[in-house]
Order: sequence, then structure tokens, then C-alpha cells
Amino acid sequence: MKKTCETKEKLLQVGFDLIWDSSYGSVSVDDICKRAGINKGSFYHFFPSKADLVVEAYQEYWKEKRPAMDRIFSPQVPPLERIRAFCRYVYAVQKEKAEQYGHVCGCPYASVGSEIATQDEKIRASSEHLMNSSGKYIESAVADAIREGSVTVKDPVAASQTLGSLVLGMLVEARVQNDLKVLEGLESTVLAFLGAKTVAVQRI
Amino acid sequence: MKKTCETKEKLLQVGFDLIWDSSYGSVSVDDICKRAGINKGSFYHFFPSKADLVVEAYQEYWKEKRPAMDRIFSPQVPPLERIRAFCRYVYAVQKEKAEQYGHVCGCPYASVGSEIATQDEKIRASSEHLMNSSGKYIESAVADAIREGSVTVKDPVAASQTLGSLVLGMLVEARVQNDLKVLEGLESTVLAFLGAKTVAVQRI
DNA sequence: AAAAAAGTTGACTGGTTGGTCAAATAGTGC
DNA sequence: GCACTATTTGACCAACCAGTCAACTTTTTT
Repeated sequence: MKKTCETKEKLLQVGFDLIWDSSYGSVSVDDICKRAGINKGSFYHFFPSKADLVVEAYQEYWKEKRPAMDRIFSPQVPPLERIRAFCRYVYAVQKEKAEQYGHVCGCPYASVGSEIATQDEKIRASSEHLMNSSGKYIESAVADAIREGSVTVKDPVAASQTLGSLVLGMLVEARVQNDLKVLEGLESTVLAFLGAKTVAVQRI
Repeated sequence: MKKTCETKEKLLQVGFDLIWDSSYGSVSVDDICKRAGINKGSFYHFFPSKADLVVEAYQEYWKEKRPAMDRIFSPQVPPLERIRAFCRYVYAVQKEKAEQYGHVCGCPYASVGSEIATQDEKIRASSEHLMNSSGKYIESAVADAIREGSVTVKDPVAASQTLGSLVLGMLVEARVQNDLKVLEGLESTVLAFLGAKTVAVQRI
């Protein structure tokens, strides 16, 4: 059992951060190497191309976040609480990144996916897959909420899909407006959309 | 009253199309000039920079689309019908572009805005403004629908904002998945979200 | 300790980037 | 026909781009 090479890990992390903050097109391999304090030759020792770094970095980021998602969406927690915790988590991550970089960064998968969708099929497919990943968590929580009767929506598949689009849209808007306020209403907007019964929050 | 120069118009149109289809970063000034059959020097005669071309091109596109929006959202039309027509219009535009370029292109303002938000303030601000433009149409339609009682949502401002995010999110997903099917349910999803009463369509 | 593998280095390539410029040409008002 | 402005041209630039490579060092295996 050998740990993954430090250099590779550093490149993945720096590359992910840099590209999430700005964009795929505006971050060069040299930028990544310089920031990571690593030579360019090493970059191409570990990755066949810039696109491959991105695909791996985004998978890595998801792997990092999975434990948190598993905790948030634990079946032990009441379904509506899962969804509320998820909304708060999304906000917390965005707030942290915004403070770190001075920009609201939005959804990394969606930003890079949308930018490069028509240019690089590997990145497009990877983005699609990763964007779907959180969808499954949401879907099971919504389904549980419906079964429990704590929500007025009827179709768990349609509702969770719509919920996913809604959250995504709000993240994109927050990035473009560079304003965290867009996301302050995330939790109540989502609960209102679901027609949550037990909670007082009703903005719509 | 002299008409805007043909060359400039061509550059605006070609630049907009190219960047909408791919991205700001992956389309060069040379690409635009070559496709427009115009010399690079002329480009910089009309635009101080690539970013300025983009800002102008996006404003131009909105100007082009305004008459259609005014027609769709005419107060003569029942409010729910306006919203339905808008959904169908969004789908039709996406379908046409997808057939033209072989890609689902999504929302041009959001794509370029999200890509460049943290890099170029002029483009970011312009994207934000243009994304807001259609919001005003939606808001008045939703408000009318609420007054008319044809919808169960209560707060017109919050509901139309959410509706905007939802449509935006679906457009981003359609682009990343490169699949028009995502948008096939746009109308019914939107109507379900509003709690439209007069229409049979109820997916959630 | 020898051999093999893994990791690292930095100089290098050929092409592209956004942007400049002086000179040539076309169009307009008088 | 003359002067003035608007447009067009294409060569040019320095910086940057993704990616290569052969030589060198370190680590692991035997």
C-alpha cells in the first residue's frame, strides 16, 4: 500500500483550485506548475495532457467530498433535515471559497463542463457524471420525504431533478453576480419548492 | 441616419456565434476574423479588445431578441400563456442552434459570464445585466398570474427569481449533457413549479 | 551493491495569442 | 477636384501556449 505521489497530488489540488476560480482556458499548464512549485516535465510525467489533469482533479475533489455527503445524507437523519443540511453545506463551501479567492466560484463541475462541453468530450462526460453524483443523494432524500409525507411534491424523480437544476442555476447566478446573497435563500427556496410541511419557512 | 458598418456587424455576429458555440477562451480573434473574412486590423479598428467585441455582441443579440420577447410577453396574452410560450421559445432557440452547430449551446450570457466572471469585470457585469433582462419579463407575467389566481405560488418576486434560476440550471445541464431532452420537460416543469391551476400538465 | 524503475529537471519546439502600426484605399463634404 | 475622415490591409511583435525530450537523481527491487 503506497501513498499517491506528493507531486501528483499537489498538481491535482493546485490545478483544481486555479481552474475552479478562473477557468479552464485562462489557466495554463505553466501557471499550475509555477503555483505548485513543480517543473513542467513532471506535469507531463503524471498527466498526458492538461485535459487529463482536469478529469482526474475533478474526480479527486468528488472523492474528497463524498464522506461529507454520506454524513449529510445519512438515512439516520430525517429526509428534510438531510436536504436542509445539504443546502447549508453548499452555502458553507461557497462562502469558504469566496473568502479564500475573493470570488464566488459556483459549481466547479458545471463551470468547467459548460465552458468546455463542446470542445473536449472527456471533460464533458466527466462533468456530466459528477454533476449527476449529488443528484442521487438528493433523489433518495426526496423520495424518503415523499414517503414520509413531509412534502407536497409527488414524483421523486422529477422533483429531485428539478431541485438539482434549481440549485445549479442559483450557483451559476451567484458566480456571475459574484454575490453570496444569491445563495442565502437557497435553503428556504428549496424547501418552498418541495412544499415542505413541517417547517415554518415559506418564501413563496 | 447611417446604417452600422457591415464589417462591424459581421464581426459581432460571427464572434457571438463562435463564442456561444465553444467558449470565450477557445475562440481567438484570428478565428473570428478568418470566419468573417475580415482582416485583423479591421477588428481592432472597431473594437479596442476581444472583451469589448463580446460585450457589444451580447448586447446586440439581446436587441435582436427583444421584439420576440415583447411579443411573447404581451399583456394581451393571458399570463400563463406568456410563460408557456416563453418555455417553448427557449426550447425552439436551443433546438435551432443545436441543429446548426451539432451541440446544445445553452444560455449564451450564462456560459460566457460563468467562464469569465472572475477574469473580466466588463463581461461579468454585462452578463449579469443581460441575464436579468429576461427576468423582468418573467416577473411581470408571474405577478399577473398570481393576481389572476391561476397559480398557487404567492410571492411574485421570489417565484420569478426561482423560476429564472430553474430555467438557467436546465439550460446549463442541457449544454453539459449535450442533450435537448433535458429541455423537453421545460414547460411542464415550470408550470408545475408555479402550481398552475388551469393546465392539466402536472409532473410533480 | 547492482540493476531497474520511478521521479525530476530545464531547456527546447513550433505554433498561437492578443494586440500594433504605417501605409494604402475608399468614401464624403465642399 | 481637393481635403478630410473612415476603413482596410497585411506584415509584425513579444509573450505565451501545450507538449517534448534526453539527461540526471532518487527510490525500490532483487
